[in-house]
Amino acid sequence: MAKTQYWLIKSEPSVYAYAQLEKDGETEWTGIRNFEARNNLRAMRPGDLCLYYHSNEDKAVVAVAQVLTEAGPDSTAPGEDWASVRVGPVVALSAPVALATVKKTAALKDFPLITRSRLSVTPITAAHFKLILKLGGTALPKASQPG
DNA sequence: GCCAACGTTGGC
DNA sequence: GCCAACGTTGGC
Repeated sequence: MAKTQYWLIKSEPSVYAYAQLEKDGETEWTGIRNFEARNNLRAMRPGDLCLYYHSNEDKAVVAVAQVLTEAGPDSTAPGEDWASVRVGPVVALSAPVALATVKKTAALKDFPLITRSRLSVTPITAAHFKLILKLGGTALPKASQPG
């Protein structure tokens, strides 16, 4: 089994909020129209964990989601060379970690929310992932723990 | 609603 | 292959 990778994925809550993902059980993560983000999608593997960030209205990391499938074609762009994966919910953070908090935290100064603010799918380090969970007062459910 | 950042496109 | 123009994203 490959080592778990960690990602940051962003969505506007008015478009697709984490609560919707919990309701749906899983969703196809579509609409990525940026080459770098697409390549990141294609590097995802089932079991990888994602921090789920709400842009615009919330401006906070609100939850953890999980990659369910390898990247496939984006069904919302038939015939074009884009990618999508299926993702499912893991756990909502008991305390969402606001962008302002991330900015104030020295250990997160290289977090892609700050350094690559406009990229919607970015890899993150295990250390950053764990720190966000800690700041969010949340532990992974046992079934979702890497390893 | 404004504006800065930045990826993409297209003219040369 | 460079670079200006343009469009989009997202914070404020």
